[in-house]
Amino acid sequence: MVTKQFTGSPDEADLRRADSLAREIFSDVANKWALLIIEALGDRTLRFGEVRSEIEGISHKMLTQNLRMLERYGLVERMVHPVVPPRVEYTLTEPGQALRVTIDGLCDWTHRYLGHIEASRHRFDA
Amino acid sequence: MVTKQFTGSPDEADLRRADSLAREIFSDVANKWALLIIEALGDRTLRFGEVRSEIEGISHKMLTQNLRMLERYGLVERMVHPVVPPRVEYTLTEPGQALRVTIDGLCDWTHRYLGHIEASRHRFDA
DNA sequence: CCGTATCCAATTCGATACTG
DNA sequence: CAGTATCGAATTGGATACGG
Repeated sequence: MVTKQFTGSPDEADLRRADSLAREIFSDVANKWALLIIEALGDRTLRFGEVRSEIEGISHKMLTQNLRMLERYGLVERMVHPVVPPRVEYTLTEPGQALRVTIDGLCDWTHRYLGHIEASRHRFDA
Repeated sequence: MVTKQFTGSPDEADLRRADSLAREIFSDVANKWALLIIEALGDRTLRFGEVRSEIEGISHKMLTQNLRMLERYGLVERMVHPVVPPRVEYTLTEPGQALRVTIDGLCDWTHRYLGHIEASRHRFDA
């Protein structure tokens, strides 16, 4: 009871926790490499090197880092085949697929407004 | 004809240009501050300071920088009222609104899978 | 082939100060 | 109030090397 007057009701505290968590997740996921990886995977199962060659310009380090993050978040599943040379495959999980749908929307948007944006940038720079 | 064997057909060249442009736009837009600003604006018209207080943790510099970029891309409109003290208002344009719809999807996704993700992270860290 | 670690250059970002 | 510029601190990210 004493603490309530300082921390607010439990409900409010829960909401604040959920909000800051949502914000944290949003911030991690809303970065170009993570989104491009999700998009590259699509509904396929790809090896590390295959993902890499699907995404122009991504470095080994960025790919590992983001794949690890996505695995940690449960958005991609990592399967290690105990062979030599190593074969490691990545697939989207169900949450990952759900995210992919929204990224598809973002990609569609990009292509749809390509012209608008290019023109606007040109105007702005004048 | 001579150049074709080095550059490919004009159609292919156009596609490559469009692709790299799409990628450039995607990379600029897919950053947390830009997306949070779009989301904060929604269908409202907000002053600089209002946007700032809607987005916890954004610095003056980041806000200006991203607002400028979004204006350049034609996603937000900037209205300057010639009064003192200055009053500058920002609104989403039609392309900005279209983008907002897809970001709404991303936000919904975040809240929907909050629990999954939190659990998965906890498991992973063990 | 895949993953981790290290080093270091480049960029990012916040804080601050100053202008209209 | 809104915007720009500047300056370090901190983070990022690429290159490289080595290990399983």
